[in-house]
Amino acid sequence: MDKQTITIYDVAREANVSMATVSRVVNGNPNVKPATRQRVLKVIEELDYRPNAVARGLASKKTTTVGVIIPDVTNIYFSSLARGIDDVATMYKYNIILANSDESGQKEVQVLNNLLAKQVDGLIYMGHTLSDEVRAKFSRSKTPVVLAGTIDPDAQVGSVNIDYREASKFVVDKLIKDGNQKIAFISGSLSYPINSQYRLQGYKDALKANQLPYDESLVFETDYSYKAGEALWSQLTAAGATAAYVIDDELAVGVMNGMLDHGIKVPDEFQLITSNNTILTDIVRPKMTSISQPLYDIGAVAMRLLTKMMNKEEIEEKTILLPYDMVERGSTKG
Amino acid sequence: MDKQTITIYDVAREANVSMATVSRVVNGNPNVKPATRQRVLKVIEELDYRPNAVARGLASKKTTTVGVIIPDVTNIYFSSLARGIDDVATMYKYNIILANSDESGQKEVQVLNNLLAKQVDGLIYMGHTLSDEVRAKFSRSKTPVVLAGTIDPDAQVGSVNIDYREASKFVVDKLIKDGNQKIAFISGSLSYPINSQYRLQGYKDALKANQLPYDESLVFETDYSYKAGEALWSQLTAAGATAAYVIDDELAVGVMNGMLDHGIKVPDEFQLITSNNTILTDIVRPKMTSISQPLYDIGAVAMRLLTKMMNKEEIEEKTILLPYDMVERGSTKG
DNA sequence: AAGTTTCATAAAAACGCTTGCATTTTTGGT
DNA sequence: ACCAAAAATGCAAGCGTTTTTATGAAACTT
Repeated sequence: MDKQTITIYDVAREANVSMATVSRVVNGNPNVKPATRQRVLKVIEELDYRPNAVARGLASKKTTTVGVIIPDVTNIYFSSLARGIDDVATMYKYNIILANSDESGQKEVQVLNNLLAKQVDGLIYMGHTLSDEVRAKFSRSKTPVVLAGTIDPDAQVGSVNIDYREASKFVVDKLIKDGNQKIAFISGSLSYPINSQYRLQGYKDALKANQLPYDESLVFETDYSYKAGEALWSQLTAAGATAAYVIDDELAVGVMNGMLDHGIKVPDEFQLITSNNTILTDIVRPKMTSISQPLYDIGAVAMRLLTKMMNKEEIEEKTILLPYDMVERGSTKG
Repeated sequence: MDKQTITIYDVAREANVSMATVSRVVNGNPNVKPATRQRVLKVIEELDYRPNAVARGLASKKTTTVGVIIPDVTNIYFSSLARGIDDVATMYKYNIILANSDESGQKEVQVLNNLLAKQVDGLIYMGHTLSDEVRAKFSRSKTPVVLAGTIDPDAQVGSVNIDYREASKFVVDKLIKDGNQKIAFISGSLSYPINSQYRLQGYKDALKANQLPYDESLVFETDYSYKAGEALWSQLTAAGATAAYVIDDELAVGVMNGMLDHGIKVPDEFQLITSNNTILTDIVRPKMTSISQPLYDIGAVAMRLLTKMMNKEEIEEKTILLPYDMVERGSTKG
């Protein structure tokens, strides 16, 4: 049907110029006489020439492709970030290679090697934690890296987040102001710094600010799943908790439904604030009060930061904190 | 820190062999004396050599990368497919370039050109419809294409789906058997063949099989959003519908919540079956009865089919239908 | 022992483009 | 008109692989 391989050489021949000139017009180099440019463009059109990005990448050492490491695309939190990333990438003429890591260190390393072999111009990493091995690879490689929605305690690479500690303090504070004394902290693994060093600290900050004791039996470490949340109701009631701050929406829905299914009224007998303001918060009844994180923007800003790095522009601040907010819905009162 | 660029040539020099031999060991070509292979592998290890995939791509005309066109990653339906795609891709050593299209014809064409320029070895397309322009590009290009969860009436390229018509008939039939006479069909745009030619037909099939009249005022064409569903309650009650078959989960949740918020009891006064069995169906109260599509598998099988095509293997059947099922939950009775 | 095969390896030509440098053409000042 | 400076273009050397072809060495044949 078509033999396809129209090369820059074919265009050059037809247009009676050298490959170099064709290359210049394709790349928008201004040093081409307008008349010549027209002629070349016409031939390109006629021949339906499309530059081979692989050859271009080899010659220029730029692939206009960035690698994106994501724990799981089906997770709304991360896919929202990914959407922001892709939109900005497209805006700046980059493509993204998306790779699921399942948060597995081994898979991450493998994926990373792969991405570097493909000569991506930059990397965006998402995950709850950053293993030492991955971190080491990052600092050893000269490929720019930005973390999106992910904390690097060392702040070696770029990152975009909200102030998790402050946000946590803020919502727990609200729960206290609303009259709760025993507030559960429900999170994923506390081995993730983002949970233990930021959110849990924020929780403690709020307790302290209100002269409430920190009670370890109110801290629940589980995994980010609906089922896990659903199962928590008995422990919560046993601990005497009248409210909870949950750090993942799916988990939060599980907790809430678990309570409701066992006759505990929300928000009358139990109040709850979650963290990501995904569509889930709006879909359940009662609707859930949540911290609202600018997920799309975190992704978008991360990608924007990365473009600057890839472009070797001056970066004023590579650790970016975006503003957050809280939206009150039916799972809290007042 | 590191000058990074260890090339095959460096390895060859250190190991005292030619580049060709290094290439052979890297690519697992058997024509290498074991002793030589060991020596080369050792040097590769020492130098931490990593083959440059771009150069490899240029020389071999294979990029081990496939393009994936997706309407929107944040949509659980599509991200589930994408997850299946990526897992199988990884299994076969491919990477995926993920590009959001927003179902916009213009964006799709642009993305497609981009992907082809990047010399992807294959393409997976997802979307509700296939524009003529895109279809034309597919058939003109020699790059293999598979549609995932997407219908091509011409069946020119590979595709993986469930039998939407049959599934629709099946659930509407159940609704009728449960005593409903006036069943609404709530879908996205009927300009999409998947809706008009398959699901709506299945709906009609069921009516006919049960000697019920087809009433156009029970067909609701809207967009796939929660809000759109929420707004539908008044029209539904006005039309006298006592049940609905909804073709998107988010839309269905909207419909159900809209009903509930206006005092209509589900399932007592209104029953509802949705189509994708995503987590939403399990999270709402009452839980929603749904067709269960093997979303992950559709993506996985699509990718597997694509690997065969890229490998020029014999394909027995390129239009694949996967089995579906129905899971009964609280939004229907009995 | 000479002639065939096979194996293992090397040499070098692609692959399709970018880019620094050299060269030619155009422009503008006088 | 003439020359220097500026603009436009061409040349050719990469970029880091794969792959074809050629060659040398080892292993059989008879």
